[in-house]
Amino acid sequence: MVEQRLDTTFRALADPTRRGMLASLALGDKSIGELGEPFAMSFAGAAKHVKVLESAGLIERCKAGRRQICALRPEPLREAEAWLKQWEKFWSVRLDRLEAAIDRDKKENPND
Amino acid sequence: MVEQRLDTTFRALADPTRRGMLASLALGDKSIGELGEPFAMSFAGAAKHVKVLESAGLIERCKAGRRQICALRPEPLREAEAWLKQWEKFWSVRLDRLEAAIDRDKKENPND
DNA sequence: TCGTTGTTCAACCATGTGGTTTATAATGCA
DNA sequence: TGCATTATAAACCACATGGTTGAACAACGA
Repeated sequence: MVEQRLDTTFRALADPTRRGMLASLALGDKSIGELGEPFAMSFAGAAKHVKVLESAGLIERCKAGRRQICALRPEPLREAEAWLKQWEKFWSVRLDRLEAAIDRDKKENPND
Repeated sequence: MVEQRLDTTFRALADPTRRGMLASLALGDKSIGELGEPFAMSFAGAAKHVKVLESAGLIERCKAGRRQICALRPEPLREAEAWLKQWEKFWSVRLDRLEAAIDRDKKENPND
């Protein structure tokens, strides 16, 4: 179900290392070693993060010789964004109220 | 930093119980008991989820007599959505291809 | 005042997470 | 062939998470 995909997607995104890896992949496909290199952690540690991203469907891997090339698969991000879009009306209502309050304030105190 | 807020926001959203609680709050403010009631878990369990949502800044609580009324605070959702919007170009490339294919199909079969 | 209700807190448990190290494979190259 | 590179897997550690129970506290109503 989509609900379960949201679980794993949000879970995968809840870590700055993994978000960094996604950003890195946005610039081009990379191997696990290249993905982990900026993060001052062991190769095995980086590989675990890659595995989380992969099982969340956010990346796919294909073998190229002895390397594993990872590529971005943004579809789950899209689902997550669609879910978040649900809430847009809530923050826009607040913004409207805020603007109304500011307008009211201006009318009452025009020289502030 | 915003990065840390993303951590806690995505972490809070990575659980169906908590997403359900947010959806419930979208319909109106609720007490902890009311929030937890649909989820077949102990009150203390529900209160833990509420605490996670609160420390992620997604809800705020105020005392009303002996009850704790929780209200939605959607701002962190907005930040999360803004982060996800970054990636739109990646899936829109794919969508463009899909739309082009559909257009092509319509031209060839105009009476579908 | 007393009981009921809503909540908080601490302790506990099983499991998951983020990280390590180490060993073991698989591949490419001199 | 032998060695360096890249990845995988397993074992381990400290800590967080999701859940429980039970005790205590605060506030409302009879």
